[in-house]
Amino acid sequence: MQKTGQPTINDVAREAGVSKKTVSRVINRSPLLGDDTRRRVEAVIEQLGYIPNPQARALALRRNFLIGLVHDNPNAQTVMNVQQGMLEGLYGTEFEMVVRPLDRGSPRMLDDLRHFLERQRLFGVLLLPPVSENDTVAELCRDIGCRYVRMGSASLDAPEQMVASNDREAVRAATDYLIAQGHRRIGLICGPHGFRSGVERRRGFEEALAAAGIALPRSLIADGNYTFESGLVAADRLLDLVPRPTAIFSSNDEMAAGVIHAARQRGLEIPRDLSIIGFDDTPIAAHVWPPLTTVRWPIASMARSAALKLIAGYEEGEPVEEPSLFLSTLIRRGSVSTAPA
Amino acid sequence: MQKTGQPTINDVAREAGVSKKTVSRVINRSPLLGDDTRRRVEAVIEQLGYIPNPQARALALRRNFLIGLVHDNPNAQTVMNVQQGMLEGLYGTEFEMVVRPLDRGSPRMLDDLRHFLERQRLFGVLLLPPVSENDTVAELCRDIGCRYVRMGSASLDAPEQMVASNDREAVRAATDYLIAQGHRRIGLICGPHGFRSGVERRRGFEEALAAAGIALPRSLIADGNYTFESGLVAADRLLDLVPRPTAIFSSNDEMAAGVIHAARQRGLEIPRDLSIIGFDDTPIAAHVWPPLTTVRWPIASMARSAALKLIAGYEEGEPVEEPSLFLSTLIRRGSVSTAPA
DNA sequence: TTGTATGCGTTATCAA
DNA sequence: TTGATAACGCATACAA
Repeated sequence: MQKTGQPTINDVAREAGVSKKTVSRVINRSPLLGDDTRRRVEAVIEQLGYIPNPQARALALRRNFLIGLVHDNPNAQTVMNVQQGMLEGLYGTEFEMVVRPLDRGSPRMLDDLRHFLERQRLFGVLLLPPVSENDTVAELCRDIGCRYVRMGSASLDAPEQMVASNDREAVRAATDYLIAQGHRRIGLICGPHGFRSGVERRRGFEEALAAAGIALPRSLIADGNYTFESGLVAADRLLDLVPRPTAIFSSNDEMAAGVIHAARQRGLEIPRDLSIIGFDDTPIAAHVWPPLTTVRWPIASMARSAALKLIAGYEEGEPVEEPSLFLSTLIRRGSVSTAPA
Repeated sequence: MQKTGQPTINDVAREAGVSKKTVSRVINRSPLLGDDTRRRVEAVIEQLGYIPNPQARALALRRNFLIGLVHDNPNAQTVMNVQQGMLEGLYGTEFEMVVRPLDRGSPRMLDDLRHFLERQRLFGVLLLPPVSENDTVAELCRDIGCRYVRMGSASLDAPEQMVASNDREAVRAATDYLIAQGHRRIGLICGPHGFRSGVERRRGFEEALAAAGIALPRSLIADGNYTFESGLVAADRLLDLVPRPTAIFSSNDEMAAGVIHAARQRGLEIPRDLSIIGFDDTPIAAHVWPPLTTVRWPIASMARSAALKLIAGYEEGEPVEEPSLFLSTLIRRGSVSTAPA
């Protein structure tokens, strides 16, 4: 035993009467190892309560047992859900999660990331949108030799390093639902420029209208940037139109909350005078009034799966095949009604 | 240069014509070092782009350059704000943040934490409420030799390892404000049992009423657990009272959102029929309708300060004295009016 | 003020 | 199948 109180591989080796290397083989489940030797060493490990030192392993392997969460996502709830999912996937393993926000727009963003990955020698990183949509970043990871999985609203990479949601189809289905309720003048509030999710959701919306043969004048499309305030502003513009849209699809819940706000300010009752559908299904969706009909985006599951992909092959048990495509589903609550006659 | 491409301390030593140890002294800013030697080594470091390997340092120092965020806090927004604040404090240093949620209530919670701290040999941890209120946990950190700072609603430890907010005074002030608006029948929705914040906020409320000579029947106090749903339930009970309270103080915003919900469901208009004050000033407060008057809890600043305390003495520059007490302030928005005559 | 030898706890190499 | 020995990159004790 050392003075630190933690038993080391040497203690185990001495106690078991074998060499360090043999203990190391047991730890790393080397196939070429006598069964009785293995059992003997395992018994000593158990008895001593020995745990391999991650720092020493990191030094020897030139690789840390840390999984990074790299993001420049502005939405707190999204990031939290992702963290929860990741930690779920990492639970019970030797991996820990380190969080690294990035400053999108900073010219040094890429250098910062390279620095981070190289210095910490991360085992792998989960890339969150929108930075996950940046091919240069993925390339950087490959260069450095850092595993990565990208999360996004469309398939941008090989299945091993991608978890994607079907935003386009989901929004198309949501819009179909509005159309089925009799709505014909439907406004759209877009996501920010440079977000693939924004593009996909918009396309889904447009496809649904086109398929139903409904014209979509440019005036019914409003810009947004996923914030409450931008939803408020966009809704104000849309609700000023004559005739007014009878329904609005907002590319996320936060903006949808802004729409509700704007509608109420001008005395409109939801859903009687205006139907609204959001996207994400964050807690805010259930807590506004009326509760928001929205598309549930399964980011926690996606993040969990991404974490499992990142550590695939380094943990015991069968390497379960993790899916790469996750389906978003419509959650019907109280913010949609049939169109006024 | 090694095959990894990263220059090591040996490369620097060779290039500068000094020993490794001298380079090491430069890195660690040892005082006993010739000025010209230092400059020469620094020049080589700069030229080679040398960065000390954190894994090797961790092994040699038996201490990692990781700051842990240990929490069992159920509120996503709170955790996010804390993370943001921590990262702000850590920005530009060699420290990284690793996040570690704890399962409160699990009997193995303490063992899990000990395992985590010992294995990873964290440099320090920030303890979030409610786990930060657990003295056994703080003791564990001391035993292991892991720095810690506790965050909480009251001073529970020495200033070096504490960042506290003045919840009691803040709630007292908020309640005073309601009283000044003419309210006399004021309901209270408490925080969950076992949360010091709940206790402090309740005391602040009670003190304000007592100071104003207003009776506080037990029926006006409702239990809650900081969730929207619990706020809904509590509000339903309070609003059933005859006569009805004209104002409600909710121990956090999330529950206050539930109160608004409940009030609207029974046709009450806010603030005309019911005034509400929350606590936290999370985004939800500004986004409900009407915008919620609430107490701003400066957790991001607290977390930033905590991070700086944790790494105090290990970074260049003067060790700035960080405060230990943070003031919460009342944010007046639209959910309070004068009491009905 | 600077250098040498050694330790930190693990894995990799290569021989037995 | 196992073991001796050398990395891994940096820090500390002790000399010089």
